[in-house]
Amino acid sequence: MKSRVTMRDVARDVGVSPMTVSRALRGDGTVSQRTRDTIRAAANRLGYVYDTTAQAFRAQKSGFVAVILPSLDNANFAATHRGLTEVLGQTGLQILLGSTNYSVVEEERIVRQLLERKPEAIILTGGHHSRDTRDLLDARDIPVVEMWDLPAEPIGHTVGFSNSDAMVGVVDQLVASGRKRFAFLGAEGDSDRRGSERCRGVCQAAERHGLKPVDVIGIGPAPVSMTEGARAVETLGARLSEYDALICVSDTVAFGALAACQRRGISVPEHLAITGFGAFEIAAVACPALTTVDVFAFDIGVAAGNMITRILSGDSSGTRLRVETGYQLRQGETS
Amino acid sequence: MKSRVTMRDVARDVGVSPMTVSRALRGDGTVSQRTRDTIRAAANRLGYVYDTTAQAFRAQKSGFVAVILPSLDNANFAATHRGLTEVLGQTGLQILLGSTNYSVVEEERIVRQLLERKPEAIILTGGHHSRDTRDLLDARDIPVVEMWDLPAEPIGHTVGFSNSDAMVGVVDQLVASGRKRFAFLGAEGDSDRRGSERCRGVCQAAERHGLKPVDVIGIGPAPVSMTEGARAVETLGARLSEYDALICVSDTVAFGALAACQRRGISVPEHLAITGFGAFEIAAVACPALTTVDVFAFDIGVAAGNMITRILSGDSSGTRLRVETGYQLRQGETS
DNA sequence: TTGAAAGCGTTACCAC
DNA sequence: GTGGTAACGCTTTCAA
Repeated sequence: MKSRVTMRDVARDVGVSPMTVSRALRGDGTVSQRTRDTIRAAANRLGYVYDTTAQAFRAQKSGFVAVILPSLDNANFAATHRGLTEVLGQTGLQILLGSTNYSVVEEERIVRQLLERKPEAIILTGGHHSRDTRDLLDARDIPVVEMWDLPAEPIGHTVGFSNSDAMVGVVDQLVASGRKRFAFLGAEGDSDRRGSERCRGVCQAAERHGLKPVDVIGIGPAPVSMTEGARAVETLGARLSEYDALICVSDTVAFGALAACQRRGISVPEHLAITGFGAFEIAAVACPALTTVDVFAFDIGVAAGNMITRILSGDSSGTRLRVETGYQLRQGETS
Repeated sequence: MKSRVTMRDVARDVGVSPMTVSRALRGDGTVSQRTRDTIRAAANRLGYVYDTTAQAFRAQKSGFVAVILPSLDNANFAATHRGLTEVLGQTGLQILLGSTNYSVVEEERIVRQLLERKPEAIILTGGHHSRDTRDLLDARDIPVVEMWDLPAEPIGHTVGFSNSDAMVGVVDQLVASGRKRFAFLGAEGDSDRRGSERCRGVCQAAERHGLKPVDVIGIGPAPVSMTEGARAVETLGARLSEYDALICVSDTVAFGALAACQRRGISVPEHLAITGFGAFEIAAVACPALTTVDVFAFDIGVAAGNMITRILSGDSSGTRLRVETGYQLRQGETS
């Protein structure tokens, strides 16, 4: 039963050298058709399974790409992961996945752990990392891609969009429809950096429009989702009437807020506008449909995967690649 | 810059043998405190990174556990994955993730691919696999865990619940509140096996209650979600009045149906009851809250992880383990 | 078209 | 407490 069948066993069985087996199994053209067929048949019969560990060891190429996401309990990041899987799967690269739960400390631990597997490239989320994480990555000469952001000082390559700029359209639309008094609902503190960026974008845009400062409301430690969005509305209670728009860090938060409003009989968008972020499936399905910003989460994964493929196949000529994936306002019925 | 610092380099630097470096770095007690500190310092200074590939090769232990899920774009499976990560991370095992997109053919391809990495255990979703997949796994002597189901003929160990039984409570509750005419909304065909099981459970329970046969409505190829749930209600249109309850294969489908009803002015649960499955976050947050079945997705991951840990540490004595994780009806406002 | 030898970085095993 | 030797399964390189 044990996985003890090696190329040597197959070779012995067929009566050739292990080298020939190696070539035959990888489809090397220099092996005669006859020998190759015999070898393939013997390998199947003996239950031979190729040992990628040995191959990775010998070739000093792991075939891994490390991918680090904040969380998979988030349809946006799950979509990015799907995009990456689709592209990288085609090139025979395997994803080694880590999730940080929005903590740079955890990120460092995971980067350290994944690097021990000698990935051929590493893909991080966001542009903010611990000093040690950066040093760890700088010391290696594998390609690094940061995605979901456009950091001012990227470690290596970049695939993403400006989280602050992406909010401008939301604010513009709210202002154009006569809204004046905004609250921003997002995670407490700074651990969701992309959320903080969105918040910054909202505050600046509001200021440019000459509005009163936006009330920034921390609704819980990252990650925040529907539950926190709903609870925030409950907690605000009567104070909700101070605002005419809730700008939420994500569609899940926005939906939570929307549902809580429905529960309290606050009509959206008549009494209160609500906007989300990320173009989650729920934004389009909810009734009323959420106004949101599509940031093409799946395409970010595809673009990052393609970038890696291109770099590893050698035609990047050492330049720092940068792909802007853009964003697009999706006008819904909640604003 | 290149990752070329090996134990030999560290050894040479310190003036000991590679063997001593190996021992020192792994915290083997037989190395003197002084030597160990010197070695640790030198390793850091030289930027040494442990090579897990080499270790896996030499020890013939990869440190990997293969985990195969239908999809990560599903909060339930994402939660299971999180449970697995939490447990396995503590024991130093790394997850090698594959997603099948609900296809047994794709599953076979992925199993084959992951087995080449010589995982120490493999965790599959569901009890239905291709003949070749079973053979592949039988031929290996690594522990196999099937989760999210209780197959009649498991390959190895099991962590899960009966998808058909879990629906009985839903039907009972609907019947108790006077509902009589049911439609089941799920994926077309048989690729979502757990969905098909739920459907079977519903049909049987309805029959036991002496009701008319349940209308089984395929709303699209798996995976189905909010969009398909909403579209199904649109498509049914006037025919919707033939039913007094929509039993949905998941909460996402149920929410889509609910939202579409709200859009069409069909009041839930007055005109129509709707039930979901899985206790997704949205079930509790939505207004009205969805009646659903909690199947403890996170706990399934934890239980499977613990099972693997136990088996790999040797105290399972060759028996076939089986853990029932149960389910619980969560009465909402939609039924 | 096929084969022999060497070695990738680590550690089990046995000496000392 | 420490070191030497061999080996894990494969492929690069060179030779036939």
